[in-house]
Amino acid sequence: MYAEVVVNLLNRKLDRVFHYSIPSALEKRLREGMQVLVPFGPQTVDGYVVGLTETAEVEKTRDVLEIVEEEPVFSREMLALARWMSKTYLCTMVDALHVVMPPGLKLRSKKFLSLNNPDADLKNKIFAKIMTGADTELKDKVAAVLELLSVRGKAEIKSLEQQYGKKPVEYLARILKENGWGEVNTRFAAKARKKKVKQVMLPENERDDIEELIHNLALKAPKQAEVLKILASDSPVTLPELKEMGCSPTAVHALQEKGLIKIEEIEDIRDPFQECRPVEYEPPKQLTSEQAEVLADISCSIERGTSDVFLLHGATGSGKTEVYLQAIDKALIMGKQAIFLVPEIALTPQMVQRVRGRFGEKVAVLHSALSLGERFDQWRQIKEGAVQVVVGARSAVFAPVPKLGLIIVDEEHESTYKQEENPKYHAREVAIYRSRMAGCPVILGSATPSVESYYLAREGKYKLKTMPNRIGNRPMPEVHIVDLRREMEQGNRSIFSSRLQEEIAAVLQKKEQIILFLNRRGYSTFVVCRDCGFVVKCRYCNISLTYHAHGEKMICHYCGYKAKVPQVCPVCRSKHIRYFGLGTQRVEDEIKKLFPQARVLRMDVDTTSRKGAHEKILTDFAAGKADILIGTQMIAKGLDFPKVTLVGVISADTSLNLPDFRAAERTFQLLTQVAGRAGRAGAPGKVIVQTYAPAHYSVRTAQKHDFPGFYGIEIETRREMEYPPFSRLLRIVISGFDENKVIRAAHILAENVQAQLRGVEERLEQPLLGPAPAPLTKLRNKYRWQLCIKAKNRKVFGPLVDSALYKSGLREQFNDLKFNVEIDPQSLL
DNA sequence: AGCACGCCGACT
DNA sequence: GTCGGCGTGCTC
Ligand SMILES: [Zn+2]
Ligand SMILES: [Zn+2]
Repeated sequence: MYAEVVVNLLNRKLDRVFHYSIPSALEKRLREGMQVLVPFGPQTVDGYVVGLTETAEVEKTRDVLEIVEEEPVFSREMLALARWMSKTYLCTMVDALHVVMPPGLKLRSKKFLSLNNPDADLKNKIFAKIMTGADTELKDKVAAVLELLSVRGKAEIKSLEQQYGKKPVEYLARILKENGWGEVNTRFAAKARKKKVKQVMLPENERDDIEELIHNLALKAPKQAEVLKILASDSPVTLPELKEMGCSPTAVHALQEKGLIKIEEIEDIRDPFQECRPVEYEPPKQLTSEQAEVLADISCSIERGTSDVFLLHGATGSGKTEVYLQAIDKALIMGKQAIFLVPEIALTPQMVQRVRGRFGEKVAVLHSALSLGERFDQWRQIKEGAVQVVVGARSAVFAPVPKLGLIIVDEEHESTYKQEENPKYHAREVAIYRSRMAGCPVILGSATPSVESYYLAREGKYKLKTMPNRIGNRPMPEVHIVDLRREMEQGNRSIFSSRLQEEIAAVLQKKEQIILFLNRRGYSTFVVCRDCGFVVKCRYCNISLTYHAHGEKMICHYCGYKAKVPQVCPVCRSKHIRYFGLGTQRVEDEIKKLFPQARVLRMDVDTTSRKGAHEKILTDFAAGKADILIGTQMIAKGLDFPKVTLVGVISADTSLNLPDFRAAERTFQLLTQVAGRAGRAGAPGKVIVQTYAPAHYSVRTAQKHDFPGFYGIEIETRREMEYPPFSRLLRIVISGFDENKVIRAAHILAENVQAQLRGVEERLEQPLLGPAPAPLTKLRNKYRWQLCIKAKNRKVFGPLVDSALYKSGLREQFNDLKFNVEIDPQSLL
């Protein structure tokens, strides 16, 4: 028998299986999914058993050295999932395996240098040898390393190098190895470990005469008697618990010495909810007929175990959550588990509350704030079936539930479901893959479905369920559009229209709250005519050209098309055609000028970089510690703010004109979400959207809460421009310190890709965009260029990258550049 | 990736 | 002549 092993080294050339023979001692124990140590060239490395076969494809094989843990780190299903991910998302098998494994079990190696013999004799011999060679400066340092080593016998090479520098350590290591005086050993360790606790109990045979024992001890050793008394009524008890009850460790120890108590070490499962328990039970709600109808279909799929994908399009407040919760309940009744994905746990505390309120102790929440140990324990609890509902952000899609009965992807349109690092998976796709493997349905829920999902639903690939009515028929908030071109005409140069200023003043007067939105950071600027709203776009890519102050130029970040900023607007001949860019700081400054008495909170990348900063800002605002909250999209998903009666969107244009093919979609989503923030139960809120493009379909349809209307127009632009869902995209970002090199590599790569594309069937009209400077042209001192490839089917991307980038020798030729290959990029920003 | 091997310049 | 620079090539 041979073991097929994937080694834990991150290199494309090593991304394949290696065959190892299995020594007889391991033959019975070795299984697929285990972590092993294997010899690899001159070193020992850790790896994963991905298969057991009768034949090896190579002549010579070496033995598996060691099994790291008897418990496999992935099941056959998860292995298949990893294989699928590495193929689909163009990542290495190790990268894919690492996300399906228990967190924290990835081994890290440490190298130690040791002397074979700690006596002075050997030390002197080595010292003499050092003195014969090397220059004096080096000699002193090597001698210092030797001195330390002779005292400790063994030391970690990394820390030695940190203290003395690389050279002397390497030098000494070589001398020791060459003469057999010492050696280098590698040790492997995982970051996460089981937490242990000592448990104290009475031996079985002691129960009967415990009273007598206590009585006998009471005089001479009252403390010990006390311990026994506690144990007599409640055994076993953990050592920390005993201490808390006032028992001294010496008393416990003495009892153990006498053999009157037993102490065992058991695992102490870390409990992240310790602080916030219990949650009040929230009983199921009566469903509306709309909800009941949807639930009936989903329940049917759960019962029959069919892997249907439901796209649940429900307006804000239409009661999607209750449908989710009752569907989960169905799965639990079937003896199965459910996975519930949310975009970001930190921003959806009320959703987590509701799930826990319904299912209580059966819920595990995978929070990014969990410690590694907590996550490790949660993972194993889930694996053992001790937990029935798993709530978490994208990585929770890998929760190893034993019997998957349902997956919910809430706010399925959110781009946070796409991981930006390897493996660059989309949690929605992984969810669907898992549902097929397990035979269970998936619910994709959103008030503003992604164009891709909605398209697939219309094509009949997903089951479309619509819940257009809000519970209790609450009216949708009124959305007012303010035409910024008119403001310009009327001589208002402030970033706030007179309408918005009036409304802000009125709300402040009433002591209610205001949220002002600005999308993203204003790093991307575009050129707009202040009189007619015309925005300069690329004629090839249909995205806004990005303004560069450098030489009054505009550039398309998809294809590289360049143009000069026009002197007059090509549509209305106005001279007021200028770039536009806006940051939250600027909004705050203007607010302070206009309303000096208002208390303002700002929430953006700058103010939320510290951990837990968002939560603080949001809770402060909810507690009424400020009148106005200024922020980016982040707030849109956040908590409910009942006192907010006015929401202002400073400029829909910053979102609308992001140089990205999803700009219109993102804008529609943003405006809809924002509208959902305004007003609660009693008072319907007001939403004011300022824009230079009041007639744009994203703005118009969002105002009327008309998703189908938006979709109908958007899908046609996508079709025309061959953007998803009519194509799949692949983006390659090339970055490096040498700009010329980056540009050269980008152009060669583009040529190679072009050549490869000629062989692709079902070619699109314009399958290659670029090379062009990336929207963030220089990031951390590295120059960035990108190209974007479109194809009907993403299967072509794997072989294409393989030929154009690797087999062509380009990757080797430019080995100091970074080539970031991203399939299905969520945006090309 | 990480380690060995190997082939050249600048020191004893 | 030796030391040590890092280009090249391989790992079941
Ligand atoms: Zn104009
Ligand atoms: Zn273009």
